[in-house]
Amino acid sequence: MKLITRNTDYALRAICYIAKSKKKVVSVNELVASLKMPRPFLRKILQRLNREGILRSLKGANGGFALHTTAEKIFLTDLIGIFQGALKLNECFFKRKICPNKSKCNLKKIISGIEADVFKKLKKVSIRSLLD
Amino acid sequence: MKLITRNTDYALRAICYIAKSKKKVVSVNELVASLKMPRPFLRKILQRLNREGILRSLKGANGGFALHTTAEKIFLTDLIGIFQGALKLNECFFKRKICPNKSKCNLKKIISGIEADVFKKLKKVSIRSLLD
DNA sequence: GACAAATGATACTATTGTAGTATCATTATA
DNA sequence: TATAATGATACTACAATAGTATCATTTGTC
Repeated sequence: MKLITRNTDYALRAICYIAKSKKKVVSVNELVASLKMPRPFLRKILQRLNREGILRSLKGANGGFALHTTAEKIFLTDLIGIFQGALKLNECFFKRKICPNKSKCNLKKIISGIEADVFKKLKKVSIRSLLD
Repeated sequence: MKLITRNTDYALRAICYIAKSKKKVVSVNELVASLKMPRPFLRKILQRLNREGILRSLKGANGGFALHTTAEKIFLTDLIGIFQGALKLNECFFKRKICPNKSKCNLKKIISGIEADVFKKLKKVSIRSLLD
């Protein structure tokens, strides 16, 4: 079970690279060369990050991607939210059927507690904090 | 993302049912009737639990499944281990390639920390503790 | 001993989510 | 106007989860 999928991981690395780069705008070419990720896959990820307001893109020659905000303001939870959906560890498999426990299901309580905890920790992780 | 898959969830409920039952040995028929799970799927799960030493089975007429040990000694982490493999939240996608960070990868540290935490909490959850 | 009621073993299919590719349209710069 | 970039979108590939189907084996009861 992975807490972070490849989508999110690649996004993370790309954003870190851009944040560290002296040039504000970085092209996919440069990212692919440096980070060794599959080009079309990375492109898809970056386009998504642009749509979601994490990056901004510049088209045309000398174009590329830049941070839309600062590294302090981008959090791991943002990326997870975009690529993996809201963090939910506690989906009940008996949704539609009669789950006699429902509100007082011990298991649900336990897992919800864990979820809240995990979320709290991930929420603290900004891109900035990953840059060294 | 699910912390617990359906396998594990069904196993949990079946074991709880057996633990609560006055009869020590419970047949699949009874479990299916009470828990509304797909019969062949549940059968597969129970057979696995037998092989893994969580349950013991009795073949033939009046046969069925019983706890192999007590409810105090079966933990959620056991079931997760069986059906989902060892809990690992921190797989690095750059294993085979040159991950320049390796040992000092911030992200890895953070996720390993979370993993240890989650594991600690899950380890405390016994079947007994879920019975009310 | 025959039959019925149970599990054991095993191989197969279905569904879903993740990972990745391919292609054509659009934009900006030189 | 050519070229170097991204935008949009539709498609394929792979792996994990979820589930089915079937035949073999064991055991209790008449």
